[in-house]
Amino acid sequence: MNSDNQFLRSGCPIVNGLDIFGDKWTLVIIRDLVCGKKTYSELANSPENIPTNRLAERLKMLEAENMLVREQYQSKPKRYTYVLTKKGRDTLPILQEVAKWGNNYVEGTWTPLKSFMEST
Amino acid sequence: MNSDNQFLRSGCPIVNGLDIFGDKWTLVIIRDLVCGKKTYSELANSPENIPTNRLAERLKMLEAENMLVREQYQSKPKRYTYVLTKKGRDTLPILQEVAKWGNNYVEGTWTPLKSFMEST
DNA sequence: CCATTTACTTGCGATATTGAAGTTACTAGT
DNA sequence: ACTAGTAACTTCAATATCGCAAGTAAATGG
Repeated sequence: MNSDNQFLRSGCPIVNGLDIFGDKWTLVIIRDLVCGKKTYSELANSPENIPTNRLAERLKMLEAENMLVREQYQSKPKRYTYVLTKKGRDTLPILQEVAKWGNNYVEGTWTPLKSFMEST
Repeated sequence: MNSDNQFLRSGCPIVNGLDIFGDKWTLVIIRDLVCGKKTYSELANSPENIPTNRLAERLKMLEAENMLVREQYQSKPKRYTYVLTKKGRDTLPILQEVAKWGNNYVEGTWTPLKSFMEST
């Protein structure tokens, strides 16, 4: 399931958003990128412990969807940082609303930083 | 994976929101309920064609999470409508942000009604 | 009595996910 | 030169979840 218009589940913009990031990991990865993480190992070391094969797969998918680009930061060995494009960064309002909801309705969640909740 | 605090992936409110509705169908069902659908068959007949076993399963999960309640509307045979609680309705800002994003970034999506995008 | 409707449930092969271990390409230390 | 370590993945097997099709239960309408 992707955003290639040949195979849309429907024309609904919600459905088409979910077909890209409607799973348990993709928005977690984007959360970390928004919060300043840049490398594979930083992303792999989140408290949620994403399996590394899932991380690699989702990063490729996000790159294919133009949500992020890889930027080389050293050559021997070749290493890349993952940086969100505008398309990727523009999921921030979604993350903020999910964070508000989780904060209101799931006990035991911590309050996100103001800098995260108020950035645009 | 659920919101029972014994088994949180982490204390992150985003992660805990996603553990309830971070999949391809749950927010689609909530979208339809927000838009006025009430019965099982109305929900089953969305353009996305959710498999009926998935629909039944998600409705039970949403009820267990107190996102909706079942209300009996006839007795022979017993039939129920599904109605969102405040907890369920409060995902609307998330739906609205996802809709905005999908509208901006996925070609071929239709523009949601103002009544949907502006309701609170 | 038979067809239809609503609301599910069951079975099953296909697909996706997890967790652990392995690989590649280097760097730094002894 | 040898060994250890780190970053960034990949591979594999077991398990979980999915979508599809078909079946069931409880009525209603003709």
